[in-house]
Amino acid sequence: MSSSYASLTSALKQAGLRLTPQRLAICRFLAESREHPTAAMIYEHLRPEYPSLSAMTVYNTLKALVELGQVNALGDCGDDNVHYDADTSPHINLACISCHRIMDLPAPQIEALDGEISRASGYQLLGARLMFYGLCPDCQKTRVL
Amino acid sequence: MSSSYASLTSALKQAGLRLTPQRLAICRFLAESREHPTAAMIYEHLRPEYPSLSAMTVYNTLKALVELGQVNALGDCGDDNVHYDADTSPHINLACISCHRIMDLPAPQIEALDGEISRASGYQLLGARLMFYGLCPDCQKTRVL
DNA sequence: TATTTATTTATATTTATTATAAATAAGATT
DNA sequence: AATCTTATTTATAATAAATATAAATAAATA
Repeated sequence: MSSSYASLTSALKQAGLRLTPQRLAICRFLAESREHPTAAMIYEHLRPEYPSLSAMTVYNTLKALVELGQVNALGDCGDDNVHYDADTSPHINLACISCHRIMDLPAPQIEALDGEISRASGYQLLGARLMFYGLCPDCQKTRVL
Repeated sequence: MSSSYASLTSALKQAGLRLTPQRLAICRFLAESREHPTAAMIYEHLRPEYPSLSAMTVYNTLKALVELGQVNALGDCGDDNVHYDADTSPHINLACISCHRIMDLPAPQIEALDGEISRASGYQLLGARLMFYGLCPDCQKTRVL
């Protein structure tokens, strides 16, 4: 379950940032897409609608959303790109090493794990990334390798 | 528990790669250090001993070890650097967001999780990265922020 | 020892991201 | 509404990690 468009935009507003058309479009795409897009994907997707859009604006907006805790940057997806995930609730990311699709899985076990980890380590836990890698059902059929 | 020096070097040898002094030194450092070093850290650490060492050799050796499954590249450690982990057995990485130390934790729960995930998703699972973020015991005391 | 092949090194190149500064747009003030 | 102030966007330049290339070196083989 992704952060909604409303929660992304209201977080920007509460931080004193203006809700410009560019920022709103980036939020809309993040909230609606289930693709864990990269900065480049967001830029290319929005360019037809906003021909003057600059990549810098995409980077800036993503950085703001990450700092506000509304979006996670995933750096370990198996390709070499940073993907953005508007779902900041505890869950598992499953990346296909062949087609590089990323899907989300609920993981109620995480809460229990969290407790065990902080007890065992003394760390005060603030977040997690649970990335699993494998072949998705489609690529298991298609791929010979 | 890290891959031993012996397993790193024998994996290189079995792959038909020569055990040069540079490669052996990189393996030794990976096996002995518990610091999850970056390529730059390895390079700087070995330079006094190997003044002619080139960064390219470090990158090449790490790439070979990663491709042989002897070392994991961790791209999501909270700083913006790729850290290398010679422990490829299933475990949890715990990164301190203040001092950027990374520690390992055993996680016998992972095997069960693995089964649940492949059943729920249809993915054929091949690996995982379990990164948790927080404040280590030292930084909880030290930091005011 | 000469020859072949792998490896290392030095250098150049690439590419994602960040920094900078001018241009633009929005909000506030009068 | 017009002006002033500030934020934002854009275009461009700069940065830095990683990769590619090619010459130099070292190792293995004959």
